[in-house]
Amino acid sequence: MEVGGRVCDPKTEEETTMMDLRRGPWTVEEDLTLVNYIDKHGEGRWNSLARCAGLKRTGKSCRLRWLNYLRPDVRRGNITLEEQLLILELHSRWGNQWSKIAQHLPGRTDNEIKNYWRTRVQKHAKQLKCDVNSKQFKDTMRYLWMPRLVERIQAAAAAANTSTAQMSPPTAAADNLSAAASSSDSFAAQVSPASDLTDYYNYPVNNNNNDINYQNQDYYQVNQVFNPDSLTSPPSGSFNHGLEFNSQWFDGGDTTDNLWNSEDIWCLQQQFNM
DNA sequence: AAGTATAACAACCGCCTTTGT
DNA sequence: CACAAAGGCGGTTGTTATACT
Repeated sequence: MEVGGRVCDPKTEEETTMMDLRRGPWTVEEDLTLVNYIDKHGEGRWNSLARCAGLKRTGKSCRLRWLNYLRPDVRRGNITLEEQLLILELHSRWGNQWSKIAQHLPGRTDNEIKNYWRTRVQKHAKQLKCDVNSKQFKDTMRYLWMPRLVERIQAAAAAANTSTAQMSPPTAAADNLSAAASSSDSFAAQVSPASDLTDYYNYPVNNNNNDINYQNQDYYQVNQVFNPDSLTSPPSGSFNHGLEFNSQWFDGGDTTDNLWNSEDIWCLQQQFNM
């Protein structure tokens, strides 16, 4: 029997179901078996692949393991600022179409993006005590979170430019950008040149936040609506008007979450309590 | 140091669509 | 055209690592 160029011993469906199928975490041996088999015969036809490779797994399980973990081009590690921005932007456009979103983040899987959304974005919605799909939260993302990400990417790019002069290899600049994006070491290992996204959004690198002239219509609006200078200071003692904030929300947590300050919170309170 | 809570990630499940017969 | 199998996708759950008390 030939399966996508493969020749293997046919097994009936009954025989397959009779065989005890393994479930749960994959072992190193299973990974090696799958990788070696795909290396020799290519991917696809997952059910027969699983059978022919001698893996006691469903075709679906093999496919998932390969696509989400074993593929050589799969990119692992922290989601960078640029990737976060792109995820937020694309999700606002397409919703939970994870695979579609993943197509725009090379090396990232739909599963990874989906997990990011659930663990990070929905966490923030929970902290704000609002639904992640609510207009309020979407506005918060669009008008506060995303601009903050842009600012941070710009700041990182500027820092990278400054130090690039002292770094000879081109790759060092990209590495430095990610390191500069945060004092945390977590970014250093995962590098995505900011220029990729600056091109995508076509915004100028400028440290003056108020001068950002976004070509993207959404970000133009962001700048109009959420110009930090337009925010008035929160009245003293006005912090618990219906919204409870974890201190990590603005004081701590990892660098990717640390995009908020008291003014943001006050502003959000005003918006959400309307 | 131990116990608990939370975050992050990997994997499975069910449904829908596509493809082959 | 109808049916079955396979593939793909989004939702959900389980496990492990890490942080916190």
